Amino acid sequence: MRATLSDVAAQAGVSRQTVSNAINTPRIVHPATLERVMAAVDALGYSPNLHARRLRTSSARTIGVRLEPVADGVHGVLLDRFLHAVTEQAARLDRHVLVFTADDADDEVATIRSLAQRSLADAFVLTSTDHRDRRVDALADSGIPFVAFGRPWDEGAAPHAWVDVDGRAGTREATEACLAIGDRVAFLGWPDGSGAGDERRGGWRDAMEAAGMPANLDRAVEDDPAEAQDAVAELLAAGATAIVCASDTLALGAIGALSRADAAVPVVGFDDTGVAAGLGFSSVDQSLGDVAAAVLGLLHGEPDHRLVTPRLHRRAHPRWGLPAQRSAAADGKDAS
Amino acid sequence: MRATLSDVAAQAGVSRQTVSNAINTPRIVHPATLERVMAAVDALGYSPNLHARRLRTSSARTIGVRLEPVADGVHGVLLDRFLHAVTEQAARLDRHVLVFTADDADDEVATIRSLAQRSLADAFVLTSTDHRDRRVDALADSGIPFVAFGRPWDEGAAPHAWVDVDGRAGTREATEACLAIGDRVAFLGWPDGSGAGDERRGGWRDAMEAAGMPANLDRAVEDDPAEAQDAVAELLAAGATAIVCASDTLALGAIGALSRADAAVPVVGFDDTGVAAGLGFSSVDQSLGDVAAAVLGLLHGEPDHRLVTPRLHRRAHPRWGLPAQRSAAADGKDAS
DNA sequence: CTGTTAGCGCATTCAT
DNA sequence: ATGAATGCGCTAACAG
Repeated sequence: MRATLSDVAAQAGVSRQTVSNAINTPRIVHPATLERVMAAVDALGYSPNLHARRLRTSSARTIGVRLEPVADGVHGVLLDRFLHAVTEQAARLDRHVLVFTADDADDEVATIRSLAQRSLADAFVLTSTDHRDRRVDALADSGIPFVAFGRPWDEGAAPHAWVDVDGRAGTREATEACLAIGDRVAFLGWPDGSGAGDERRGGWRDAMEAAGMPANLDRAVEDDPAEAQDAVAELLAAGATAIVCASDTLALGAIGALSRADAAVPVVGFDDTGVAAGLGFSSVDQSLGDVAAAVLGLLHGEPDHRLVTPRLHRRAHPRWGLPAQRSAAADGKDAS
Repeated sequence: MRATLSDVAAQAGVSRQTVSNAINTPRIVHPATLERVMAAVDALGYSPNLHARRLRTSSARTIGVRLEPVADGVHGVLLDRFLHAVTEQAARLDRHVLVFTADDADDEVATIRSLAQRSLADAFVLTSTDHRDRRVDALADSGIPFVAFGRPWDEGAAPHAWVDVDGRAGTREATEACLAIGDRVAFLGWPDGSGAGDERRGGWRDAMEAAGMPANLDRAVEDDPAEAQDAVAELLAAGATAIVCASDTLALGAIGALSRADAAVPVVGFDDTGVAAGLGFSSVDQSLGDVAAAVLGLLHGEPDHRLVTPRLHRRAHPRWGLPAQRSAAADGKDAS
């Protein structure tokens, strides 16, 4: 059977409480005793019974994360990566991750309440937050600790911890890279109104204006490759020298248009999904590892939200993509 | 504060143990008392403290699942969906899902051992099992309950519970559908040696032979759209009237080839990912909900492995894809 | 700095 | 069929 606190105490010739202290508050125990205790811990292969600890402390050191239904592949992959990063980094902080599903926002809130009340998870990550997100207010009211992945898009929202990716900076970098090749950099994005989409268009516009170029090659379509393909055909006809896209899905359509037109202008996507790797076009990487780190930081009390800067993942490709950078700092994560 | 067993007992005018019995073994308690107890439970909004229960019983009613690193998008999406299905169905059985990451197979085994020993999870799901999978033997030796998603591909493996998708049946159905349109159905798959890939090729061959057609339009490439594109160009030149693919990634390349060649033959992918929905080609859906159900069934002791039959998700599309079926039973899950 | 006492909430003996 | 005791393993108070 597994060793308990008492076993360690007996082995080390101290009381159970001292062992507990040695483990949880090592600084208040005498160095010599500490060493003896730790030796006993090693000798017995002791590890604390977490159920007992959780019962005693009513806390689980566990983060709850909702698994969203995988609608379109792109979004799904993104959250999957994020979850992976959160889980990996949580483990380093000796925390676990419990996942759950929910039918809609209300169900999610109800489930979170239930998990929190039973101390199965003591903190939560909200993903895919949107305008007037009901979940934020509900959780803030309940006093349940949470961090949103996604900035508060409207004023009225309760103040809360959040982390987001600076999409504007991402498309700005992409656009600047494209400007090194030709002046007429086009943008293919989504219709106005989606916060993230507007940000990404803004980054393109910023870069164009900073370069003194007119930001007039601009199309907006739904996140669908077929629509993208038609739009890009127009952009090419208008003389675009590069296409910066708001998503890899749109970039996929753009590649299709290039292929049909036998054109060879660079395309840059957004999210750096497997499609970008597979087709070999450059894409803006959301740096989900950084997002996860920021989220965990906030859950540990650092009281500020964060805007994480994405990175352009450059890919050189026979037909599409930006030329590889002269310097090093390329690749390492392309598709196998 | 939350109600405890004692509170309910007091409210119902019985002892704590009777309440415990009423909840865990209702059949051994007198119907009248049972009713009184349940009324008290409702009145107080009682729910058992799981930490206490877990401490007492040394079990967590929790399933551990490893989050694999998302290499290529396609694979990632698949496991993501599977995880979602498992989590959703586990919740219905009053079970939770704990996720974890691992660097490699050995690390995964070590982590599973640790989680199992501490009763943080009492059963595990192994995904992406391959030839001579070390994890299977290690877990079987340890006596840790687990189910593999993926059949044992070699003889030597320890006998164990598993669930897999009948890839052969999937491509067979896809091929049969294509045969309704033209005789020269080609297959684009992976090089021999991957169990799943060989199965999928086998299904195509089965269908061709059953129809009395020669199975000679066959190409094998790595799971990469660019390679696929070239191979499909050859298949088209050889007169293919349809392309059945071993993955959506290959199908993506096939679509590219069609586009360049301005051809209009149907393409069928495998996995029914977002790419298939976005581009509108038909694809074989792995029925991960059924897989999840079978996995949970096995974890509950049903002692047989299962082969889940996938379904062809037909999509009608202006340029590519099979014609929609005459009957109903189409759609409902296309990209938004 | 260390040891003693107490109890988190539950399920499992045993009695009755 | 129900009730009384016991302890799962741990940490929070206090006392020494």
